[in-house]
Amino acid sequence: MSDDPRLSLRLHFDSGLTFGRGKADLLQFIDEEGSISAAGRRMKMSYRRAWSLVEEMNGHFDAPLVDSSRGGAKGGGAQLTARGRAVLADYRALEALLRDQGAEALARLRAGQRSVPV
Amino acid sequence: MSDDPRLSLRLHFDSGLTFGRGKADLLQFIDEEGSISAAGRRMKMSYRRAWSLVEEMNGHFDAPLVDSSRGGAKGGGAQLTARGRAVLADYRALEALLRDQGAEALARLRAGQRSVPV
DNA sequence: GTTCAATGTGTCCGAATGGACATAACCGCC
DNA sequence: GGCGGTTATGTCCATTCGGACACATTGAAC
Repeated sequence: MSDDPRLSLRLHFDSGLTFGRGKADLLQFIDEEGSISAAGRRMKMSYRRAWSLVEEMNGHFDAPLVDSSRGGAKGGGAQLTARGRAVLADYRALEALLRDQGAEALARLRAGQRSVPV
Repeated sequence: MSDDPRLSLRLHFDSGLTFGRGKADLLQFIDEEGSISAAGRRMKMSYRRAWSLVEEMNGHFDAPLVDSSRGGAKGGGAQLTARGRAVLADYRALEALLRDQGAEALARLRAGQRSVPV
């Protein structure tokens, strides 16, 4: 997961989808945990909200990013699809691009920014 | 101004400032028009809102991005400070970085995205 | 067939957001 | 001294967003 708490990147697509660190981390946690609710807990987010975000993401693509199933030994679960992993990887790549090649511009942008705004 | 309507970049700083295309365009229009209200009109935004955004930006830095004055022949006006121009330039540079070096990742992210989400 | 943990869904409410108006203050110019 | 266009600021309201609960559904394991 992106480990720079100082900045996050949000992309606004013309489909209406906005994709930022929240959804990216959620996808990653779902991948790691195999569960929407576990991912939500890690993000201190209600299951309701986590599920809504997943639904929103799935609805914006012609193939779902997350596959889920109910019932069974562990109650159910969720996994990233290949598309889901691809989307996550591309977002992380853009984040890294900014962090690395945009480091100077970002440093200048942060310089002189009040920690507690007026 | 950024001319790709399909995507916009929003940065979230830990100061609480969020800076995206709206504020960037606003700064640029103020620079070009010499007036907050003219810039707001160009963005089909009320003066109230344009002014609020300027105030928010100014409050997040230890030096203002926009200088303004009341009264006079033309009623008053506003100009970008050196800091304002620097901030705008750095944001544009990051936008360009994404557009150019992130083109492939962005293209993949857009691929398969429904124009009208479910 | 009961249990269990997770998915799936509905509803309600407070907070935040943004748009719409309204009004005051300013000051060079005529 | 009045005019005009701009900055500056307050208030109100509809919409949106998110958090908090509540509850039904699923299916393997026991």
